[in-house]
Amino acid sequence: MVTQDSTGADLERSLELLWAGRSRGRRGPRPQLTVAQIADAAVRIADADGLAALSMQRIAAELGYSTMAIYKHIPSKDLLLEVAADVGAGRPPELDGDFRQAIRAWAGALWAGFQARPWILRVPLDHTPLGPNQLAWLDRLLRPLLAAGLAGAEARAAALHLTAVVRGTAQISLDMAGPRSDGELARALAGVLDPKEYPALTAVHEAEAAGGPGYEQKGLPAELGFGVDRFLDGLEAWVSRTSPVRPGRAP
Amino acid sequence: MVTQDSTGADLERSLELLWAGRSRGRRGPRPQLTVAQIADAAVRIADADGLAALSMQRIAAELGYSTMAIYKHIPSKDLLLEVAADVGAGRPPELDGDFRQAIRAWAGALWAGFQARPWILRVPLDHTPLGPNQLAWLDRLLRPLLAAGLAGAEARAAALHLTAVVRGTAQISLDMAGPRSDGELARALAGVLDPKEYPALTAVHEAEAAGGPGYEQKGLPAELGFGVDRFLDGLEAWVSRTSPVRPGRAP
DNA sequence: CACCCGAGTGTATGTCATAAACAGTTTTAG
DNA sequence: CTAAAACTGTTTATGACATACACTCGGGTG
Repeated sequence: MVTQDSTGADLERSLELLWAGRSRGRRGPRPQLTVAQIADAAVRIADADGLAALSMQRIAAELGYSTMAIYKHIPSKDLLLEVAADVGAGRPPELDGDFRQAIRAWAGALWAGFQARPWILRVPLDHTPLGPNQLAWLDRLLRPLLAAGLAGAEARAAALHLTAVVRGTAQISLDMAGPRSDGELARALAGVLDPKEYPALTAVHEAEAAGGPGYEQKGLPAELGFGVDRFLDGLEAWVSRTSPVRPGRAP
Repeated sequence: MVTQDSTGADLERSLELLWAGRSRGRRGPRPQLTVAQIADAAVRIADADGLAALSMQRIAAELGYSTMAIYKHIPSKDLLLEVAADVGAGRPPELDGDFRQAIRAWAGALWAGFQARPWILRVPLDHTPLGPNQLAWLDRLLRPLLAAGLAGAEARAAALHLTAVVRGTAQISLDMAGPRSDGELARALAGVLDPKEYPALTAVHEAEAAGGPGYEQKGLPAELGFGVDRFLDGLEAWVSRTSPVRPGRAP
């Protein structure tokens, strides 16, 4: 398995697989296995037992084929993970409401997706996502951004920003909701944290322990909500600063 | 190797290792190997040949010990990766200048760090970082946020947001700078993208191809800069909205 | 001085991704 | 209509890897 530092010249192979319009009219026996079956099995296994349990042998067993049969359909495990991640992402939600509502709904849905399938966060990313589902998520996010009046490059940057925030926050926070409570972590850290060296951290921890205000709100988890809202504030201000004539929704 | 879905009960073990104040006065022979040596070797290997090349055997060989000697100092590869990631992160930069400058400098430094050691992005995160270096980065970021007048929970959320953005953006964009130009990707995608299904994406791609304005600026890469600036706009607006009396820097 | 804890070693096990050689099947070129 | 070519699935094999286990020996502690 490579899983790391791929040269990335296999872009075309990735695309081919992800957009599986199998060219019909091959020669040999008609395949019984399909990429879709394999991907579904992979998702099922990862859902059930986590990414660590996702081996080629396990997939083959799940489907009742020999291990190597998988390789007749997918050239490497890296590619398989890419496909599984795309399938696992599912279709993006329909967004409605105004700019803010739409984007907050998008972020909330993505967050929920990561919560439902945390293994997707472990799939190593070695290029920008290319699968139909992941691109659909991106497209859905770009719509309100463009409609709000952002230029192409700005919308692209904003979309990257939002994707990165949700993904990164999920990566850091997801299992925090696990066994240990947030407080336990704080207590464990308190033992080693030198206030002279980490003054700001100590201050924040103390405030937290004292039960600070806390930023709660509808729809988005607290860790995400504040940041996303500030970002949206900034975006709106930018739009009204650079194009005072608010363009309407596309016809 | 687990590398995935850890139960996370080993929090204390992580802390012990990361903050390596070895308890003196043991019995047997004094250890020759130390955790620091092991971590340094790991970083050296990852720097040279990537995370995929980082095996216990390789580390042992690098240090001239048997493979199993490593396990006398570190209980598992997962923990080793955690330690290596912390060591690899290095010390955060000193920040000066005003709020904006400081935070942009922080983001730029972190970005540069990921560029210098892309393997850190591949180390699976299974809890919030706990090592002295990673916490130092966090502390350095919290300082200007607190100084600007954010409350504890807000500062924490903003810091998480910024960390996530830089990390996530790096993850998606880093190798984009690799072999294929951005344009090649666009061309490859154009072949499969149905404008009916991905209207916004298509529009953005076209604008990009036409050579839109592009958001360039000093210090931060284009992918990051726009988003970070909008976020900072939003933060500043929030601060002046919620506490009109701008608090000065701590004495 | 005897004891034992703990460092470092060698060997062993089970899992994994994947290469290579092979067998049966269907399509197509002659 | 036939034979080769192309393709699917299987079997077997290889080399890496993380890590358990049983050991040897050194040096503080009783």
